[in-house]
Amino acid sequence: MNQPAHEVLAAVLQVRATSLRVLLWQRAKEPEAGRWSLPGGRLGATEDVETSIRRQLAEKVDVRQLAHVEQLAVFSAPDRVPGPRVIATAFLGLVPAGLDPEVPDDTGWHPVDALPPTAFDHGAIVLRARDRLRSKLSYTNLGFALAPPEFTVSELREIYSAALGYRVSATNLQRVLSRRGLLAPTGATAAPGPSGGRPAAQFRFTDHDMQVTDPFAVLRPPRNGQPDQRAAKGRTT
Amino acid sequence: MNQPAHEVLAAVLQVRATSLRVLLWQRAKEPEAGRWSLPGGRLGATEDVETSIRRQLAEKVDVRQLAHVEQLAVFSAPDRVPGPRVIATAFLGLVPAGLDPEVPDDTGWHPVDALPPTAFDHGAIVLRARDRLRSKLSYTNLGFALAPPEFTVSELREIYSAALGYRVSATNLQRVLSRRGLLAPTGATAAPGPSGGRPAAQFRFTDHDMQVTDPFAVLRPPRNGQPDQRAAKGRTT
DNA sequence: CAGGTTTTCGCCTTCCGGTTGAAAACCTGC
DNA sequence: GCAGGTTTTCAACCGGAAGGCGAAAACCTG
Repeated sequence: MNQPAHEVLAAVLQVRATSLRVLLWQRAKEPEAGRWSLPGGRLGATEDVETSIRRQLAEKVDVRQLAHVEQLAVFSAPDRVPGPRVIATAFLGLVPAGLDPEVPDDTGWHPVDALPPTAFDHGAIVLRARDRLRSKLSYTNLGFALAPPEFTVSELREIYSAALGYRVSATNLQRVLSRRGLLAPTGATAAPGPSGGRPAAQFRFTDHDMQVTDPFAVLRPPRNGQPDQRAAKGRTT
Repeated sequence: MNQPAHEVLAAVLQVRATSLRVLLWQRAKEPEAGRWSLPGGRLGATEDVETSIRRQLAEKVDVRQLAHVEQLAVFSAPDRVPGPRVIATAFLGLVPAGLDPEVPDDTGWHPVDALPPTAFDHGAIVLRARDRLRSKLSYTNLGFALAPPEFTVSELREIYSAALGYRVSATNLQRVLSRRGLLAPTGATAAPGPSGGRPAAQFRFTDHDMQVTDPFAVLRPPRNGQPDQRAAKGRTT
C-alpha cells in the first residue's frame, strides 16, 4: 500500500507596519511558479511534527524569535497538491512586533488581508491561522507573543488593533489586561514623539514563562462547594 | 523515502449515567491485546481525514447520531506505536445524551475520569478531547451537541455538570444560555418525577443549523465606529 | 508661556454572571 | 381536601468586568 507523504507548514504571523502579516516565499519553479507559499517541508523520519516545523522554520527565520507555535489543523484533501498525495499539518507561529528577522531573498511578509496569489491551499491555511489568532486573543493571554518584551499601552493597542482587524480602546485594553494581572509597569518611560505629548510608561507581560493561560471559563464552578440544588436530601443545617 | 502511514482516531464523547464517557473498543490481538483503544483506522487513498473518520466511525456507531465532529490534534511521536511509524489525526466527536447507539460487542462507553488501561497514546488523546470539550463548552454553544433535541433545564444542568466535572447552577445556566439567545422554550412540559414537583418546561437550542458560534469575544470592537484615540490626527503610516 | 499633543486616570454606565429567597406547580399520605 | 414534601421557575440583589467619556498630567514647539 502506498502511503501519502506528510509535510508540515507554518503560517508565521507578525504585526508590522500596522498590519498583520504572514511570512511567505515565492516559488521559483513549477508547480505554481511565481505564487507564494508557506514555509515548511517534508516530515523527517525521526521527528514529530512540532520538531519538524521548528527545524524547517529555522531555515527561513530565526527560531528564537518565534514566541509561539501551535498546531492549527490538518489539511488532507486528496488533490490539495498536484502529483502524489501530500498531507499537511499546519501550524500557527507568532513573532513579536518590532523584530525583523533575516529572511532569504525569495521570502517576505504579506498582509493577511491582502494576500498575493498563493500556491495550493496555502491561502486558506493563512486565513485559518488568522481566525485562530483573533479568537485566541480574546480569551487567552496569547497577546504576549505578538508584543515586544517592553511596550507602551499605545503600542500594544496598535498591535491588538492590527491583529484583530478593528480598533480597540487603549484605556480598555490596559484595564482588561491589568485586571487579569498580565501587565506590569517596568518603571521606565518611553520618549515622547516628535510632536510632543506625555511620555508613555513602559510595560511588560508578567507571565515570564510566557505560557498561554487557560481560557476564561464563563460557566464557573460555584464558590461554595455545594451550589443550587437546595433540595439535596438530608439538609444538615 | 519510506513514508509513515497515516491513521485517523476519534474520541467520541457522550454524557450517560451522569458521567462523561468515551467510546472504546477492546483489542483482541497483539499489540496491546486486552487494552482499550479509540475507533479509527487507516486513511484511505481518496478521502480526506474528516471523511475517513466519519466512515470508520460508521462501523462502530451510527454516524447520524454524531452531533459534532472536529479535528483535535495530530499525534506524531515517531514511536507512538510499535513497528512501522504511524501518524494519527485525532478527532473529537460528540453524541447527544439520551441516544444509545448500537455498538459491537467489543465496544463500550468508559468514564473519561476513570479510564481502563488504554493502548498506545490513546489515553492521552481522550484527555485532550475532554479538555477541549470543557474549554469550548464555556465560550461556544457546543453544548447543543451534548443535549438531546428537547430537554428541561435540569437535564441540561446534569449534562453540563457531567461534562465540566463540577456542578453548575441550573438558574445560572438557563440565564446565561438564554441571554445568548441559544435557548427557546418549546411550550411543552415534562411530566414531574415520581416524587412530584413542578413539571419542567421543555427547551431546545435555537441554532437549527447547529453550528458552533464564534467564541465570546472579550475585547470587543467599539460600539460607535470611532473609539478612543480622539487625537488620531493625520497619522500617515 | 501659550497652545498643541499624547498619555493616564478617575468616574460613570451598562452588562453579565453568581447568589438567594420566595413563589409556582406538582406529588403523596392522611 | 389539606398538609407537607419536592422540583422548577423567577425576581431581586450583588459584585465584578468592560465600555465610554472627559479631565488632568506631562511632554513638545514656537
